[in-house]
Amino acid sequence: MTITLKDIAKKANVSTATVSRVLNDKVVGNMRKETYEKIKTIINETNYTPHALASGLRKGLSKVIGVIFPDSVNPYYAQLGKVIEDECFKNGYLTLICNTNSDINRERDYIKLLISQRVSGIVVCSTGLSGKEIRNIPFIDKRGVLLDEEISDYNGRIVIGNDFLGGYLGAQYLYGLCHEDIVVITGPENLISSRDRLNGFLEYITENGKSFDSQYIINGEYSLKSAYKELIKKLKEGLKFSAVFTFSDLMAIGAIKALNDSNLNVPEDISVLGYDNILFDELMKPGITTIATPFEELGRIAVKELIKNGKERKKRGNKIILEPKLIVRNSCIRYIPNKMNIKKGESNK
Amino acid sequence: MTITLKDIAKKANVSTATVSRVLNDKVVGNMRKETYEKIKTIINETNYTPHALASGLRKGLSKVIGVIFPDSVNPYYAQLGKVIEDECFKNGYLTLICNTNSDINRERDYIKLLISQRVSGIVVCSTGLSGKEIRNIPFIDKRGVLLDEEISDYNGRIVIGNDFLGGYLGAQYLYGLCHEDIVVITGPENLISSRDRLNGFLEYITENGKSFDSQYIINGEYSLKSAYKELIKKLKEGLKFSAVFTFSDLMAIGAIKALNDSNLNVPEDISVLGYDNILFDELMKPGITTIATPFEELGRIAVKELIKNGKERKKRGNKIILEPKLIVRNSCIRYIPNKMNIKKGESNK
DNA sequence: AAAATCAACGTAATCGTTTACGTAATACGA
DNA sequence: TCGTATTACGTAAACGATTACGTTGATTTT
Repeated sequence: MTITLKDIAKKANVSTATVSRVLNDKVVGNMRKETYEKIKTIINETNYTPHALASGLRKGLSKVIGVIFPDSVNPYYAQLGKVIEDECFKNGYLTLICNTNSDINRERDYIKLLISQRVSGIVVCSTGLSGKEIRNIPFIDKRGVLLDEEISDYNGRIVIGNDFLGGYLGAQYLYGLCHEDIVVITGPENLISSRDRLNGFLEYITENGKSFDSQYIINGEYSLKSAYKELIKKLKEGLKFSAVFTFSDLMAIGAIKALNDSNLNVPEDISVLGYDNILFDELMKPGITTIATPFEELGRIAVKELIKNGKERKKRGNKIILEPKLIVRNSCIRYIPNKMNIKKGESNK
Repeated sequence: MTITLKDIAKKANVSTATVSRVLNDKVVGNMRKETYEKIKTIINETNYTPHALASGLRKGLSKVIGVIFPDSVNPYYAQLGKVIEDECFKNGYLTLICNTNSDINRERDYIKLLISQRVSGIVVCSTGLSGKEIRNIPFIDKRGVLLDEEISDYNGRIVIGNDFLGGYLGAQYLYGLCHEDIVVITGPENLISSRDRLNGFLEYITENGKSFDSQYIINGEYSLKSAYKELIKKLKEGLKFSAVFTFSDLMAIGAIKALNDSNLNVPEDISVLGYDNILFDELMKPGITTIATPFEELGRIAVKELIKNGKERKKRGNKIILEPKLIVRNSCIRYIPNKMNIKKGESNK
């Protein structure tokens, strides 16, 4: 049927060991060029495809990396996933995508499946598991990396953006545009990324002696619907503001929708600042100004860490933090005080 | 280190064969309940995780399905991918995502990697390969399925939407709204999906005695940019029309952007009809009316076919075609003849 | 020239399952 | 009661690679 390494060995009149050596480039100065070339050509001629499962069984791991996401349709994760997949491909690795749908049991099941596949690495994004449970995953210190979202009580390898700085940059930008009444829509309270962003925002405020009222802080869930719903509620309550800072771009889209549905235009009436820099930002009307997480580097570094660790010794507890930056599009403008907040029915449609 | 099947067998005082039998549910009436239960509990207590690579090596395939996409960030493929992943998970399968970026060599490399992994199935979306090359993939008849896009000269298993009907429905809808001058932006000429949609569109025209001029047909590439660029060009040429039918939603978004940038409003001045029904359709301003491919069923059926074929006998050459349907949102309105086409600088912003 | 080193392979055990086949014990029919 | 099914397992050979260790002939060292 299918051609095996043994067949190659027979055709080349060598042992299987020798063939295996050329396959794995373990030839360092102790194989004749003739032999090497002969085997190489036979491999190419026969179109031999090594049996990755057999190799993986023997080696104890397979050249596959698993990625655990809440939802791969979410543009942010879709982008992150593609970067990961690309970096994997460039290194000869395959990428398993695992959506948890924020279901903790599904996440557990997936991790078990990945373990059983002896994947050489697991990238975990925004886990629902506790630090303790993560630590209990076999080989997690060597084969795991937390990406984009850290969790408390876990000090293994982590690659994240500097969320504190992101929140700070957002405040700096909006206050710099003379906004004073800024609504902040955060992510879930239990996520460190959201807390850090908020803390960064508040840091700017205290640093610059701005006043701030807690009713301007809305608890969202990083989701479009949550932002829409919560903002509509605040609008109905009659809260006055000139800008909204949402901690995700999807929430920015939701916020814009809520404002539009309330006859308010963005950015003319209200400025909206997002977070993430998803591709759709520039397709929206208006283009969404945002804090860009460096998702490309995040993904690539995560993969490199995993691949490297298969070869190098492990350095424990390294946390890699990358800097975000502001991307200006069209959803934020300078606040003009005498114009004041336009209320219902006053839009200039 | 890690606990193996042999360990379980020892603890249960049975042979490895027996343990294997309970793992694979090959117990049909020839194992005592006692034995079964005993082994089961030991498996649970020890938290034993079977070695999928060893199992896969022996069985000749692993419970993994590979998906070949042009670009998983494209919302349509992202959605399709998630459906596939979900169906896989429900059946205990893992999902490998492979982006070709429309690079044929990358696609070849990926297929080779999937083969070497002995995946139990490959879902191929919009391949760049020829029918001949596809046919040459080992086991492709049993372990492969073409999804969403067929190719000529290949009559293996295919799951697609009825594109002819989709094009027909689009024409029916737009002409039903009294539009007469309709621009059609197609996909790549070499893709059967695009040709079928166009043929469906033209079928309606000839059926109903409508006139049509070939300059209204624009060749796009299913991509946002292509639609934007081509439509801008047509507008500059001074082509008159009241509706645009794009063969993908991304192109619809591009078309709307082009129109907006030319001071034309959608749908007030020009109606735009998309194709695919991506999630962003309802987030856009206006919400995009579209022809919905039944992507959920497409994905699920594709996976089921692959899983089924591992067990049942193969039926060769079955083509499964699913019906699309119109989803009405806000990007199309009835054409009012006396209003005429509004040209540059006349928008009612 | 004998001993030691080294280059260039070969031998065979091993990774952890699955499964064809074998076997002991019991059941059953004539 | 004897032969034959049938039940309920056990034995051991695969699956296809990798790799520690062994071997051979050539080269170098002392």
